[in-house]
Amino acid sequence: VTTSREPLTRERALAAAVDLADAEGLKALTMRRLAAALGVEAMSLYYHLPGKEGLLDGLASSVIAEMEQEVAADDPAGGWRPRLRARCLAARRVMLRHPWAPALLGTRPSVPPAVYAYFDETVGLLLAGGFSHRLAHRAVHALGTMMLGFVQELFTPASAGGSTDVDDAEADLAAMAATVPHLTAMVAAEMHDATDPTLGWCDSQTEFEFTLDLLLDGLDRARSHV
Amino acid sequence: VTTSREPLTRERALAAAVDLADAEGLKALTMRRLAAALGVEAMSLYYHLPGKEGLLDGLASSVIAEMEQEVAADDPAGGWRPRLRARCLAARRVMLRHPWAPALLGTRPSVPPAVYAYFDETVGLLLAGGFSHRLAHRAVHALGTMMLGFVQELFTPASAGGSTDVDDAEADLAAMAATVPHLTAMVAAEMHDATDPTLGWCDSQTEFEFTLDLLLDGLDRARSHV
DNA sequence: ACCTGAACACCGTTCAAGT
DNA sequence: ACCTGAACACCGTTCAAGT
Repeated sequence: VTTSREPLTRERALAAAVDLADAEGLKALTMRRLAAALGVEAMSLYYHLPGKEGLLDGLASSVIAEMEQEVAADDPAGGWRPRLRARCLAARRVMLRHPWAPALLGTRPSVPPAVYAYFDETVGLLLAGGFSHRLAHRAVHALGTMMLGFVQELFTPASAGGSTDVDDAEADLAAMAATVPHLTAMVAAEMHDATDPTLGWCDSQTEFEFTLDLLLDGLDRARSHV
Repeated sequence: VTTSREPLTRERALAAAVDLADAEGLKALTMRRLAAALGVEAMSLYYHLPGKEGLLDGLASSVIAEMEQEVAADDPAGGWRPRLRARCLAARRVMLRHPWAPALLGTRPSVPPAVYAYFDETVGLLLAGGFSHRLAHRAVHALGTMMLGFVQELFTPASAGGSTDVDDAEADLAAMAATVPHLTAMVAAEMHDATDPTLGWCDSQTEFEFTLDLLLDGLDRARSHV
């Protein structure tokens, strides 16, 4: 399909993977078929990508990158609300271009780093708009599906750091602070306020009920045609 | 794992499939491994189930059936709101028991019939609570993720009837009216009101923005600590 | 009626080998 | 440095064959 003149690169492989998934769905994206589309043998892919899982991780990152671009292309002035709204609508446009993306993002075993960056910007937006760390946290959960089209617990203890050592954990946190400052501050604030640390800082049951009541409140109001 | 005395049945196979997915995830659920867990050869499964896709369809229906059961076990009095709330929380409990369920339901090529029944009850609940067909429709979209844990367009023209013939379509509608009366009435009302029929009766962009604004309204209110 | 064995096309992946 | 061929374990599925 593509000219086989220029040498294979990770970027060319990922772009072809996006095209293949767009055209024939995630199930059709196999190492062998992707290689064929690139005019190359299946085993050549392993030189540029760490196996199938690595390919899927790269694909997930590509989608987030495209979303980031789409968001930047339409970032209105006027405070947190129109900006957040535009952000969600931009994300949706990308998801409609790549219908396989929600399923892919939702089933990746570890959260692609690009997702953290995306949420960090979102949290920054909310904080600048006067949200507390607590409410920003809840907002991210409530809008999670609207923003990424999938449901998943972010920041499970396993996926956040991966290290049991306290020093390593602090090193991880320091590294996080550099790349995703708003997210780090939010995590720190929420951990500090946690009443029952055994539940983890991200008590998803509470978040679920918060979002649920937000929706029920809104529907109730709409029912009484306000 | 199970005693291989009693003969294999569709029900035993599906129950074993749920157990396997719970224990080792959806990826581990292969025809060969499921057969082994049942003390049988892989090909025996084909006598009771129409292939892998049929197995996954059955698995999806099992989850909905379990949700239906969980909902029935905790159906409080007091009007649409507490009942709908309990419904969503019950669904969540089932999803937490079967973490693979959202991904499965979200990627099934056609909507399992049990899902229609589930939504029909929900719509009945809303109508009895004084919701218009239009608002009930929007409520189902807004709460879709809370109820089933996945995002998907229901009722695409292809999945709804499958027949292009007008007579067949009307026959399908009549059959639907018998099993899912509230849903049928809602579809009929929405189709009648549709301003631009080319968009389909289910204009998901409108639904998306409705839900988004519901959430943004709620967050804005929470921000001003009401 | 219910189950099986052998066979086929396809998959991800390893490894030694090519240039 | 970059790519390949042969091989391995695994997958869904068919079909003729067993009981």
